[in-house]
This record gives sequence, structure tokens and C-alpha cells, in this order.
Amino acid sequence: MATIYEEQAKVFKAFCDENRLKILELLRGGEKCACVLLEQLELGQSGLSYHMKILSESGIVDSRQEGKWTHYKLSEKGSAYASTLLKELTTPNAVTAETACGQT
Amino acid sequence: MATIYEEQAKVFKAFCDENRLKILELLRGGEKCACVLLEQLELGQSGLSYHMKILSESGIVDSRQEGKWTHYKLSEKGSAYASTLLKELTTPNAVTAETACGQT
DNA sequence: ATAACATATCAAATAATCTTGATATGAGGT
DNA sequence: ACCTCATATCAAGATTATTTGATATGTTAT
Repeated sequence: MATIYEEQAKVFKAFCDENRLKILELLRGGEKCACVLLEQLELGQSGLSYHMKILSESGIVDSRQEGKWTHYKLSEKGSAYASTLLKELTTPNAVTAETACGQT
Repeated sequence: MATIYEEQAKVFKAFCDENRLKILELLRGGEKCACVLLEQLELGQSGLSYHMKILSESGIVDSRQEGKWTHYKLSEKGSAYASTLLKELTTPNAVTAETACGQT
């Protein structure tokens, strides 16, 4: 069972690795087959598969099977969710008052 | 010299660790002194310092010295930048056309 | 200047992530 | 059924991140 923090972290892991950022950059150009991604990256086949799994699990990328090929694209829903989550995590909530040093 | 990808990844590392997410959650309640954060987390002093450094370097958190104490708070600027960056990284750019499998 | 305290840095141990090569799975074609 | 190809999974090693305890730095008070 994953904590809520682990769930949230999973979303942002998509953006925390150089190879994954490169993959996302490629996907901004539209849906791509794994074989096309493989051509454009300094990555072995199993390495690409590893990163695509992380991207998929983050929700940022959607995949679609077409015969032997797997196609990947940016997920609008996933991206919107990440965006919302980021805002949530960085927006002060007025409820709790500021506490000075030493106070409980 | 860091690549642009490393720079981008640095921003999102803030959100990729359970302890840092807890710290951000606390900071949503307003500026906090390190000693207050320490009380509320399952972390040693050096561990807290380690994570606060990562958060500061991500730009998401600002720090302020006041005598012996260091106060931390969410950075509006940093959060806004992260938000913009996330959008950038996940928005299709119309320029590049989609490529079918096997095409260059 | 010295002592007491808050925080930062360092170094070593541990844990998590990433890479790589080998093998497994699953689809299509013969 | 068998072969080929695309992708996934596994396992081992390499790399990077995190934790922990010890020490260093810098501030305030005496």
C-alpha cells in the first residue's frame, strides 16, 4: 500500500530524469512509436521500456498498442492532473496560522 | 556545467520525496523555522538540512536568516516557475508533425 | 573570549534508481 | 506450428540519493 506522498511523488518522477525529459520533448511533437523513440535516444531497448513504464505510471504518458508496436503520447488528462497537483502542493492554505519559532 | 534537462529535473525533485512533500505540506501553513519543522517530522537535524537544501535549490522554497534561526517558506515565484515549466514540458508543440512508425 | 545553541557540512553506510545484457511474452506472417 | 520482430521483464552491476552520526560554522549571550 502506497502512501499519498508516494502517489504524488510518482507523478513528478516523470520529470526528474534526463532521459525522460528527452522522451517528453519528443512526445511534444506528437504520438510516437517506441521504435522511433529508440532511434532518437541514447538508450537501449530495455532502458527505453523501463522509462516508458515510469512515464506511463506517472499518468503523463498514454500508450496504445497497434499490432506489434506500442505508441506513446502525452496524456492531456495526466498533464492537467500534474498541473493541478503542483498548484495544490505549493498554494498556502489560509487555515493554519503562521507559527513563530518555539511555539507549538 | 549542468544540462538544461538537469536544471529542469532539479525543480521537480522537490516533489519526488516523501519527506519533502511533508515539508511542503507544513510550509503551506506559512513560514516555519527549521526547529519547528524538525519537531513535526521523523527526521534528524542533518537530514532536515539536506532536504531543505534540495528544496531551496529547486526554487520552490525561500529561506531567511533571523539570528540563529533559519525560516523557510514557499516561494511564489519558484512555484509559478515550476507551474509554467510543467505546462511547457507537457504541451504539444504544433510545429513538428506526427511521424508514423518507421518513418524518419 | 567562552559557552550554548541552531544550522550546515562531511563522511560512511544504506537504500533506491538506472543501465545493460539475457531471456520471456505476444503479435504477425509463412 | 514455426519464425521473426517489437516490446517487456529479469537479474546483476553501476550510479545516485538518502540517512545517520560526527564535526564545523556562525550567532547570541555571558
